[in-house]
Amino acid sequence: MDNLVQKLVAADSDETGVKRVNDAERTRAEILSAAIQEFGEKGLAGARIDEIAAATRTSKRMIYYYFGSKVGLYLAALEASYGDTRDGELALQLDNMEPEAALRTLTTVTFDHHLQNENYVRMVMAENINRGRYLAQSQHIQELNRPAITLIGAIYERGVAKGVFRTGLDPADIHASISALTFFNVSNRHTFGLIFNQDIGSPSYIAKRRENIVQMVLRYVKQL
Amino acid sequence: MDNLVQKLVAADSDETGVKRVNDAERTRAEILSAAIQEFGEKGLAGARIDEIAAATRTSKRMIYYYFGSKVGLYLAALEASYGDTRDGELALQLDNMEPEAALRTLTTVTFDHHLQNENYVRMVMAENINRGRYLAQSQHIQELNRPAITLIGAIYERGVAKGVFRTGLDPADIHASISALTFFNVSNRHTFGLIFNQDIGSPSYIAKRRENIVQMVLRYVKQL
DNA sequence: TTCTTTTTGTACCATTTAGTACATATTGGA
DNA sequence: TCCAATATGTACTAAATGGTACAAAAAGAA
Repeated sequence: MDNLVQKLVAADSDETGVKRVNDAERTRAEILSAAIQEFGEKGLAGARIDEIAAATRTSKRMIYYYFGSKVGLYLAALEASYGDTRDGELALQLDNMEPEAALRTLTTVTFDHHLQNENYVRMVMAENINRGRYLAQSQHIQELNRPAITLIGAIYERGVAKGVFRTGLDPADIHASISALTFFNVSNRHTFGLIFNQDIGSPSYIAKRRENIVQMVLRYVKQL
Repeated sequence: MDNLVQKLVAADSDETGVKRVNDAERTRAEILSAAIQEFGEKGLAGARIDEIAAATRTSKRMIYYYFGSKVGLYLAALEASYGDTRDGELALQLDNMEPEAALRTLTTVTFDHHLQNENYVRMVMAENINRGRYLAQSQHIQELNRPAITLIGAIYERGVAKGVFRTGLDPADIHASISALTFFNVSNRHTFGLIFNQDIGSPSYIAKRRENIVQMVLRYVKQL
């Protein structure tokens, strides 16, 4: 009964009015988007294929047609959520800034990025629960995040050359700290908020926390 | 068949040889320990009651007898894993130290604690996937972690009084940063290690990372 | 001992859910 | 226009799994 209704609605919202139109790309994309949502919400084990199917205009059959299995879909969703990070434009922008301002901007942008991409954060959490088992099977994951370190490396070198940053630091380590501080702010918001009774979502808390994280990063690298 | 074998083994390993001995406390504890392991490993949805039962000397029936439901057991396991943190002794120790040394020690201890209690870290992750839904139902969770902030607050005040720490900082914020840096180091080790090809578990990486985190915290609070 | 309460074991059930068998429609090329 | 490949829908199955019905043994009180 419900299925029939859904079908009619789908047909109605179709451009052609009645006839079905095959559109593989759109179907794939729609499935992926619903999958990221569901897997991020409940993790691999908790996610339900039927729920994902219900959130799309297509059927469970299509998920298996395009992605083969639940794990296949999970892996695709994982890669897609990593792929959202786009630091190409950012790199250009940072090159024109003083080292300290660049590092501040990078940290701020990373903080906001995590805040605005909760699904990404949650998928990464879910994958760590899986001990990285599935991410390890992905080919092109490594390239997707290496730019982040190159980016920091460039800023850091310029800062050292100008004498404003101290020497002997490891860009990968700076990256780890920025990631930790900004990731945790989203990943652990629920337990943290509960235990310390803070409204982690309020604009004032966010603004304060962001500035404190920036200070922490800057003080760590600056020449005193 | 298997069940029979198990039963015989259990009876054999019994102190009395053949007769069953009732020991509610031990049974409860054994179930809880197995539950923390299983829930930490796979999260609430991924965990299997049958697996937990198999890891104990008792049966699934007992789990339901003592904990009522899967969620009931999860909640008990969650509380138990939070309860492991014991900062009573630590507080005494820190009071006898110079503020800077105390803060260094606190950070180091926290770092090591997370490293050595992966199950705790994973249970907290799992609960954040659940958006803190279950932790919110716990009564005595709030008290369990508030000492952490009191601890930092005391150290910080002493440091400010001595003029070695700068003024205007929020102890809760310092705690958030220490937590973020040390928690992430364990929680995200798998994805992070994969993407940046680091052996996150090697003693050299751990030692380096720990010292860098300490530096980051100290530089944040110190008067320059 | 005898009786009630607490504690434990076994076999089973009802439901959920990943995955599939079977069918049909669309598309683009020969 | 006809055919093969691609794309979609529906109904079903087999297995896994949370939970329970039905018993019965231990413990302690009387």
